[in-house]
Amino acid sequence: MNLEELNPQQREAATYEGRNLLVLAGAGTGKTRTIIARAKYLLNKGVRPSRLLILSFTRKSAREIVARLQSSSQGDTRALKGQTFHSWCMEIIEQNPGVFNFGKFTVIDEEDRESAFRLVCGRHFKKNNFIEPKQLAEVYSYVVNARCNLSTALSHRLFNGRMDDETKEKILQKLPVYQEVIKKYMAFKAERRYLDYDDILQKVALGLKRNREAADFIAGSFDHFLIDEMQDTNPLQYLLLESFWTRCNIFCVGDDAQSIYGFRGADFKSIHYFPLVVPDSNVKKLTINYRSTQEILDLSNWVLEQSPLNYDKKLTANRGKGLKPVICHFHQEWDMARDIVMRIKNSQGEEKCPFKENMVLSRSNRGLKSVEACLIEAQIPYVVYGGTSLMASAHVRDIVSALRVVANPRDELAWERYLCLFPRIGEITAAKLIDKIIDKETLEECIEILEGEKGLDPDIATTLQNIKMLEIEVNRAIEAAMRGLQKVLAHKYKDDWNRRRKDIGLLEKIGAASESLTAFLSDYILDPSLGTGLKGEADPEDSVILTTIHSAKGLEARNCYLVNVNFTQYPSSKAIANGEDAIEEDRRCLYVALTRAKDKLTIYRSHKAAQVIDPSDMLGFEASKLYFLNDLPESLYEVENIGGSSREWGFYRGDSISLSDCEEFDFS
DNA sequence: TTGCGATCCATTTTT
DNA sequence: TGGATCGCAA
Repeated sequence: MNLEELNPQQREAATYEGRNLLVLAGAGTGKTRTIIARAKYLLNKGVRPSRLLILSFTRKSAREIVARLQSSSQGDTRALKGQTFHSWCMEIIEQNPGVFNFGKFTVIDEEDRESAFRLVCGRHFKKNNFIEPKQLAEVYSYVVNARCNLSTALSHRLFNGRMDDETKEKILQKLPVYQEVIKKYMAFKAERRYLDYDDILQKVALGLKRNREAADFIAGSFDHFLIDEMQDTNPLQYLLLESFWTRCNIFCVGDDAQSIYGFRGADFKSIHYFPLVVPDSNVKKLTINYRSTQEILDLSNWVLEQSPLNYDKKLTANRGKGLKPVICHFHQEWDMARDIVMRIKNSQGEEKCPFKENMVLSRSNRGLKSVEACLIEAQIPYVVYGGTSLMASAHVRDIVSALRVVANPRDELAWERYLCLFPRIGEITAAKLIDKIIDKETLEECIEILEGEKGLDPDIATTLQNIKMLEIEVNRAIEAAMRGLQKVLAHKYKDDWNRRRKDIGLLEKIGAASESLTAFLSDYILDPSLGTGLKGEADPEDSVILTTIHSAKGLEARNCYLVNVNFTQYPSSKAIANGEDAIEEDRRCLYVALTRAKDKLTIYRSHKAAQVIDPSDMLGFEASKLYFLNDLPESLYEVENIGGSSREWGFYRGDSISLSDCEEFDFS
């Protein structure tokens, strides 16, 4: 891509000569293109590849930018880096032991964090205090990411952001318990040398703020930052960047209308403050859409216009006219899934459209399940982005827990999971055993103690020993863990085991590529998406794409299928309960989904949702009133009814739905 | 006191 | 599909 191929707006951004720049780029206006052009422009100007850092929020997009950049530029670009905030900070910690001397530490993921909270809460905690460990973890994470105090976080996560006197009173009551548990959790992390996801960013951000020389030194190895999806940056990440925008140049690209990470502390408004917060900075806009036809943009624009907020976005299609979006009404999810598969098959025939130009988008992972099943049935290759990854599934975590114990015998959370796999060992017995071994220096000492315990399954010790012997060959170590745990896992997962065990083979393949057990473990913790998309009959070259909307940012496809656009989900009843901010985030979610389509957009909407309305259920009632597609002008779309459904859509707005009206629907 | 199986329940989104 | 919960068994 050369500068001549850019439009004037893009070119102006890519060749910006000032220090810091924010590019406000609407959906499909060539965001990635501009980042790549910027990178090439800088490289041509003589900036060394190693002094350029590309930051994104997901590994996928970071990798993609780098791949596109490398394939389109001549010269040695191997030193180019594309990283996530997390992997980058991890590297900073590892490469600067003088600044961050944590010694040997273990990174824990979200699930481990919850287990840790459960552990420090103690067994009867929940009964006495009515707090879920999950909630604790979320509130804590919000404090760190949004850089706010505990009361604010509680107000946000528990009371829909309210701060009236009554709410204040309630928060005040809860405060001591939260404070106590969070303190314990932090002590636990320090004692066991754990870092959670948020710590990785926080330690670096604070460390650099406090230590000028360290900041000078680390910032000294970069000249230019290129940051994608800036609208998703939260206060913690801003703090981190603060140490760099005075020392390096930062070039950020984002779109406030696509900010959908509020739950992680990102505030879509923060991007508006960019010129105020970032010194020596400027803002430029990209407004011409190259992705979609005007019909698709008309509908997307309309959705955004209905918002009480002014996003000031009206995208115009450079490509001109095309087909109107289709809204499909269905009764059963199954009909929807079959319809999607049918359309995909048709697209192959008539339009010579490859599979990969078909993308199915869903709010939640679960919404993709039925489509996945139908694709398997039809033997169509597909990949899943987002979703429960291989590495997050229970049986894989079981195997990994054994590896973790071997890699670090002080990993209490891993010990607990591992020990509880065996019969007659539960939470309490495990805790007693852990008490005896957790202070030991080496695995051998631990094993010795376990062997000395009477009545204990000898497999507990021998399995660990076998893994230890094969430690240097990760795939064989996994194989050993598999052999040792086969019996207990087969019991634990019963008839499901034959399906699950296949995943372990996949795990071995990933392991075979790793240098060491520790490298394998930290890789997989920082990249939980590792292994996603490998399941199923995927063809790496050409597969249908199934993705959550959150994972779909930056993606596009000729044909997009948007599933379950029901009023219980857009906005979701949960968002309604959480007030306007949450509702707006859901609207942006829908907007992101709509704007992925290049040629054809098919929106699926269920009659089934109507049955949910119970006159006594105010949320259900609100949901029907707030539904984003209410009053959508008929000129903007076509309607189709599928699965033998001829019933008119729209009766959900009459509130008088009797039970008999619902009986013909699928209640499953 | 601890573990386990049956049963019911709700279920966003990511590093 | 997993989880929480409860009653029963070891």
